[in-house]
Amino acid sequence: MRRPVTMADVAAQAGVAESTVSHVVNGTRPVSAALRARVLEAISETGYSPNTVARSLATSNTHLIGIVMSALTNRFFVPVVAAIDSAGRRHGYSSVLADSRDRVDDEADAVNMLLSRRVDGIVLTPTAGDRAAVLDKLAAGDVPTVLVDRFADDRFDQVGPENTEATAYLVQHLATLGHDRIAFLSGRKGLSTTSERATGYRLGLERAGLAFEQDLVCSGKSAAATAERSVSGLLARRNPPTAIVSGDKEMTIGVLRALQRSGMRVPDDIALVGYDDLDFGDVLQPALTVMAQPVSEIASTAVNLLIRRITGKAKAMDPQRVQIATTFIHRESCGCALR
Amino acid sequence: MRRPVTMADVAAQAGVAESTVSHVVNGTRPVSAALRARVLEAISETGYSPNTVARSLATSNTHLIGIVMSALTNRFFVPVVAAIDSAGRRHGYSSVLADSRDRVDDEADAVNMLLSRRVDGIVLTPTAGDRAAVLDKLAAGDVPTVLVDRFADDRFDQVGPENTEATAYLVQHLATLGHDRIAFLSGRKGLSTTSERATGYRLGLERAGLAFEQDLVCSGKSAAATAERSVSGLLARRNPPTAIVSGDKEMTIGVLRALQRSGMRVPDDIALVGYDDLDFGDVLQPALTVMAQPVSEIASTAVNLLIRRITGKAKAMDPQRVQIATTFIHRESCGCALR
DNA sequence: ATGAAAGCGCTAACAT
DNA sequence: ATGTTAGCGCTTTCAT
Repeated sequence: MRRPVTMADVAAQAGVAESTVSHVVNGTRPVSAALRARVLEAISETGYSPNTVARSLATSNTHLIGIVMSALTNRFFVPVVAAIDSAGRRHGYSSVLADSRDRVDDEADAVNMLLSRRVDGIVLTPTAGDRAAVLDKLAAGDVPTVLVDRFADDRFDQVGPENTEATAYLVQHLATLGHDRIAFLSGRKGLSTTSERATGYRLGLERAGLAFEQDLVCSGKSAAATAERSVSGLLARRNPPTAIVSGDKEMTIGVLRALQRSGMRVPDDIALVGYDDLDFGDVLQPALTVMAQPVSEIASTAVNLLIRRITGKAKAMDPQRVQIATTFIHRESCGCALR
Repeated sequence: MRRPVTMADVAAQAGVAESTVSHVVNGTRPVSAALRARVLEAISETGYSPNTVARSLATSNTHLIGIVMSALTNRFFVPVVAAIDSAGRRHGYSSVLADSRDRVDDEADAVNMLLSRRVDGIVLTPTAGDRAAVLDKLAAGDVPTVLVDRFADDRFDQVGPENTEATAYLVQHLATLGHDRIAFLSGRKGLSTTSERATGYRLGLERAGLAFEQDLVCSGKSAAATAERSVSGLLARRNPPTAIVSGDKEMTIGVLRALQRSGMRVPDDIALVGYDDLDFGDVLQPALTVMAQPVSEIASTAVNLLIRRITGKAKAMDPQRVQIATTFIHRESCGCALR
């Protein structure tokens, strides 16, 4: 375990002061060409690699952005990581990951870990539970934080998809095709995405002149298995719906399974549209008509906002609430081709 | 920007030495019940949060594991993160990500960044290019590193899926059904997964008593679009294959698209099996018969191996090469139901 | 059982 | 333009 090369080693080798080495490494003050050359040579001779930990301790910034969300299930996880990496190529940021597993206590642990690691900023997707404690702590501290996907607290910058109009549009689309028994598969309680999409469903019905019927709404809890069960129940009723609007992609999978098991054909027997695009929604038979959210755009918007806060360019700015528009992808499962 | 609470603050508040605070926080030496109580009280009164950066500088370990792979495309990214997080709950590790974008120069940057951040270990999926320089540097240094997915260098611990027998099995399965013109869609050049699966293809043919024909092999470069084009070309030939073995899931998507465009039905007109399961391979019509690799198991095996190296429990151990068995998922696209 | 003090490798005043 | 030096907040020997 040979001792790593330090800045002092480089300074000695080049015959200059440690601070001179620091300044050529960081470009923080003018250094004569002669010395700079000696230093650079010493650096490459010794194979010196700056110790970021020491630098962080001295400067009290880590250039680390913490990500708190469920790694396994949150669709923003990968794009957020990619956005930070991309920003990192410009500003030197990297990401530290802390899995919240979508549970309040794990979320709290995650945040504490990141705070302890002195990250410069945090990107967080709030869990559904009562996470007031975590958010309070974050709001009271001075680590810039941006909330992604779910709108939960106006003390923070928040970026998410537009839900209400998007869902209303799906409903109206089905209504235009003559459907009057349109079911809605709702997500997990306590998430803004869930409530906003539910609102959109009612709004769409209203605009289409259709009455809201409670028994056409069922909860899939944002999970494929639950959705499958709910929809099976729905189909078994005396008066089943003629169309379904699924609240997110996990649940859409569940719907598909339920439909296949019951032998119903989409869109012939029942129409299906959903919020969220599947990775390969086009190879399904029929191809799915969906409202797609631009995950990458949401992620990079959030990260850019965060970095502006971190670098102080947006110090005094009020917390932002940004909704990103979705895209309607018109394929076959709505049944339009049949008309 | 109030100054964060330090250990010195806690010590002052509790009226003890800083070292005492340190020892109660870390449990590194006995402290009398009386003092411990005072310290604990001071900690909660002040809201003290240990500064991991300072601790890292003092102990020269960061409890950080670096991940180098393409965040966007590598299927091990998420399970590796999850595995590290899970290990973290036991040993305090977190992950820092460095996106290689599957390109040699970005990979080198990524590794340097992680080294500079003094991560305790690295999980890396080697790119296809000539990355000898990076691996040499890693092998020469003393940061434990484990390679995942692709076997590229025996100086490191390596964990990946079993490719050869798995692919041979797929071929044999098709041969059993009477196919004698079985095409193979191969992945990107320069990856061990690609060459091993190609070997498996030939092995399968051989075992089935079928001759190898060069023009039944085409490259999809591990990408859906390329695969789609290749397969379209394949189908346009005077003597098209009666079955296709796809080398990975991206390419399987491409195959599906090509088949749909050409109006061919699976498995009636052509059989299709693939290496890798799709997330929702069961809702496709027909459901896909595939060889699935246990990504989570591979990821956690790699991480556990790495942590054992880091903690020194495997100091003297020779580099390990671990192949994890795949699982055959028998669904409909192979055409068995037809027989 | 507790405290004092010397680093860990860097940055950033403060000299000159 | 360059060097000297005092921290950054912790851990860990060495005393007591």
